[in-house]
Amino acid sequence: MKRKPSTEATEAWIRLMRIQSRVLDAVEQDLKKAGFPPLAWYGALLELSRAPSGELRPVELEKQMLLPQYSTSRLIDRLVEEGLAVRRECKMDKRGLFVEITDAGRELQKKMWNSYSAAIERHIGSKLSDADAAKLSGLLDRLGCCGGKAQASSKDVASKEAAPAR
Amino acid sequence: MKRKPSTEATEAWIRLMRIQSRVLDAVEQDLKKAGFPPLAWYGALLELSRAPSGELRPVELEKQMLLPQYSTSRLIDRLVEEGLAVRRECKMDKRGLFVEITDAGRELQKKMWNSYSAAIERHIGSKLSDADAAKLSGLLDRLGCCGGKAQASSKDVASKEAAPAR
DNA sequence: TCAACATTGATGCAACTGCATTTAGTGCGC
DNA sequence: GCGCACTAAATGCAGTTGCATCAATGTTGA
Repeated sequence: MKRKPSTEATEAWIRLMRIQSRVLDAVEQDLKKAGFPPLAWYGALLELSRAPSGELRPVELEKQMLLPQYSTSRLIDRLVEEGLAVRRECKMDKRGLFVEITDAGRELQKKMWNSYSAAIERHIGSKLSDADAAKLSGLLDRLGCCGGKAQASSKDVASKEAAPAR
Repeated sequence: MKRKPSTEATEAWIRLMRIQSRVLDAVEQDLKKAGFPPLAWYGALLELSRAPSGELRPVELEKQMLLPQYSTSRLIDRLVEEGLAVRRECKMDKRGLFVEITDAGRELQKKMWNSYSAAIERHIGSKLSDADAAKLSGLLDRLGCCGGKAQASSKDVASKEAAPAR
């Protein structure tokens, strides 16, 4: 056991960590400068707006966004505080509830997409041809699945950002 | 302005965010399970251990690690608390100080590298050929530099991990 | 039917982050 | 030498995270 990684693998690891931070930071800063809330809010609003009647169980949202349970719970708190979503009772399962996006929430989601998509274009699209972007996606995908021996830890993954775009 | 990103660019963005989170989380969990502190500590210990006499000014460390100033200051606090480094007076510039790694610090850095490198191998090396890892590095590098129009924000970049390996 | 167990969502707490400010010291121009 | 702008590092504060745990409800199986 404890096989050592090649220098290529190590370099890829370093790049992955550094560049992702840089790019994420750049995009978040762009959003922030435009007066918008953090990306996680966008992700949640997007998922809600896509859901059949604009509502989801927190537990669904949590799965979509790959966030830990408590994190989802508090994200919902904030959305509700800002009037972007409401909590509704769930009659089928009284342990649970529904979170429903409001009109204000839908509107914010759309407005954020303008800045957000521009930021993606600025920080990714303008630097990579479509072919290269696709190649990058392909390489990254191969890191995502099929654990080496054990399963990758599954909670908490993706503390910010998770189901972001479109 | 506000050109829209291609679907390829958007996909690449999503993958970059999701996969990086997953992989980082997996590696951090591996370290944690082995009883080690967070990766940022490793980065700092590594930089210190590499420095000429095992000591650096916080401001240097900050540049190496791409962390914000206050973050470095508090990271040093923690290292000192744990006896992994000591703060030493700086005679040339009495505003500043030196941070010097201790023997315990050097030892921890080496021990962490065992787990850390194994984690890199498990989560990256074993999933990508060296050639593909190199290709991935190359693509990522192109995202890192030469801002679209303005400069990417430079502070805070890389909140965890920055100059991690080797 | 009821005890044992699982699931949903919230929350108290301690640690950590980002931001703004403070404290201390440097170096320049005059 | 003095004032002033600048740099190095620390810190108070509010907001956020992760962890562990809780209360409420649901499910299952003898």
